[in-house]
Amino acid sequence: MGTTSKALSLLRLFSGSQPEIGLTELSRQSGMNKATVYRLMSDLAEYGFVEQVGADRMYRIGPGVMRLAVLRETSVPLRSIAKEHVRALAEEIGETTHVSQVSGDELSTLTYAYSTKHGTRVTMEDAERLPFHATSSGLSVLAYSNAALVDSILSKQLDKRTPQTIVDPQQIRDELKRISLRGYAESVSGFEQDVHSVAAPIFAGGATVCGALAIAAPVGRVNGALRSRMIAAVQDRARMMTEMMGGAMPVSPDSA
Amino acid sequence: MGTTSKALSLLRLFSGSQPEIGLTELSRQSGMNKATVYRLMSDLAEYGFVEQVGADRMYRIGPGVMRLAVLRETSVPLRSIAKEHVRALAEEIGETTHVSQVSGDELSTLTYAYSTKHGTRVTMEDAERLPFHATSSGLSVLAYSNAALVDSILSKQLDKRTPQTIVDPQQIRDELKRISLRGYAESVSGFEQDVHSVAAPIFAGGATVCGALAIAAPVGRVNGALRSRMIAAVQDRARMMTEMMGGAMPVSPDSA
DNA sequence: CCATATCGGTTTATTATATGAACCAATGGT
DNA sequence: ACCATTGGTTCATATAATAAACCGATATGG
Repeated sequence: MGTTSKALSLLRLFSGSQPEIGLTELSRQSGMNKATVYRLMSDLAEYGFVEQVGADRMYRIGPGVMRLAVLRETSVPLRSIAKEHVRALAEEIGETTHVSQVSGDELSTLTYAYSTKHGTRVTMEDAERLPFHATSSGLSVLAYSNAALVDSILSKQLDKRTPQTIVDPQQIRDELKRISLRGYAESVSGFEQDVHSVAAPIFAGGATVCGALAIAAPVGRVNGALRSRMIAAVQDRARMMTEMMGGAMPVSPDSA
Repeated sequence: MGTTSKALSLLRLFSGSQPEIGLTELSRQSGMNKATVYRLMSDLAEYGFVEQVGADRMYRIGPGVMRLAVLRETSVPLRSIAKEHVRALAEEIGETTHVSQVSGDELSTLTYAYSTKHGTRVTMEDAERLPFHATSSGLSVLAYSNAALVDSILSKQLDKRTPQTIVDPQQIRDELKRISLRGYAESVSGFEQDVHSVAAPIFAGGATVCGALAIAAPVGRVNGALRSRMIAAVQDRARMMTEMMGGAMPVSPDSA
């Protein structure tokens, strides 16, 4: 593994539930030597990718990434487009909505919105990494991804998040076929217990999937009528977002 | 120079005016060997920090930075706070406003807003790097930065952007004193010809400067009355932003 | 239409750089 | 007062980065 990869992999350890990490902890979680981690983090800090904060010198993501993020958004404004639609869709349906983004073999939450219509709702975590096989977002993305990514994801051991999570590769492949035919994915308690979600893919230039739009509701609230509305709305909105991204649905939907 | 630093320095080459760069061009601009750049960019691409696009395989900032940016914003929501205030302030004053952010020894534009009140206005570039010595934002930040940063910035050769740009280190140090006493910085045609700007610092936790709020107007429009309003408003808003950031003005304003 | 320049990418011997065990000093809990 | 843990540092060793030359493809221009 190259030195650069090691440095970048350290950034992967930061998450919404773990936004600040100490040197020793980074060393532990990465499996790298403490001295190595120290030097790599120093390099990252020099460029503003991380910063040290507080008396205990914990590391957290630094201001430098914001400049790059602004730059990214000017060429690929997925997040700003997502923010609008996610808000409107949450109000329209009265349930939690979110947009996630593909980055290599990772899928992470970009933005989300809650509805105040009900007292209970599905809650989200910032910048959470979503498993492809266990979420409707992940499945909808996979259904329109190239074979290399699908193989890569399905060749690893798939985490059985709940008793309902489908972990059999062949079963998932069959499901991907169905998803690409009907245009949306669905997951009932596959990721979190009692969460029913539907999702549709979003495409960017060159007809490549760049993410997914999803609606997530408590299982008990999803009756036939709501389910129909969710499916129609999520597909409609995703189509609008694709348009705004200057993207297009691939002509041959499967394995683009 | 370490390998990690080399990789990260490549990301610095991307900017609003140069959002996509080819392999050879990266090699040229960085002064590094083409093979080295290739490997480094491959590493960066693997982690989603850059991606290759189009038939000519140009590189641009990738989706991976967005996840980190979302994470950063949850702990330090400078950009989301800035967006609100920048909008309101632009309407209140009727001129262009922007917030920039400190990252190490760099200052870059985070967000900005235009006013439609006048036909002419100061225009901004996304994620632009601002020189500390030639902008009101930079000076206001420097006035509240630690001596190490000030020395580091002023020890380099200062670019004379316009005939009005002040490049004498001692003259700048004197100005920084004045700025920290009165609480705002001012620049008339120091960065761009015909641009008159005022700026005030924004502080985060621990009374450290994290950026600056600025108003920029065409020189000809800034009469005594407007200037007074700009100065009062920019300080007032910056104070509000500091509060929302959970920050505070340092007790001893100079060289914190 | 051929010659040439430039592009992204690859190879391989050489060399510079990253590594990690051991070691500090400081802090905090028992 | 002690032990455990923290962030940080050192330096001989070993591994990983480097750069010149090369390749095939595409574009340019006389």
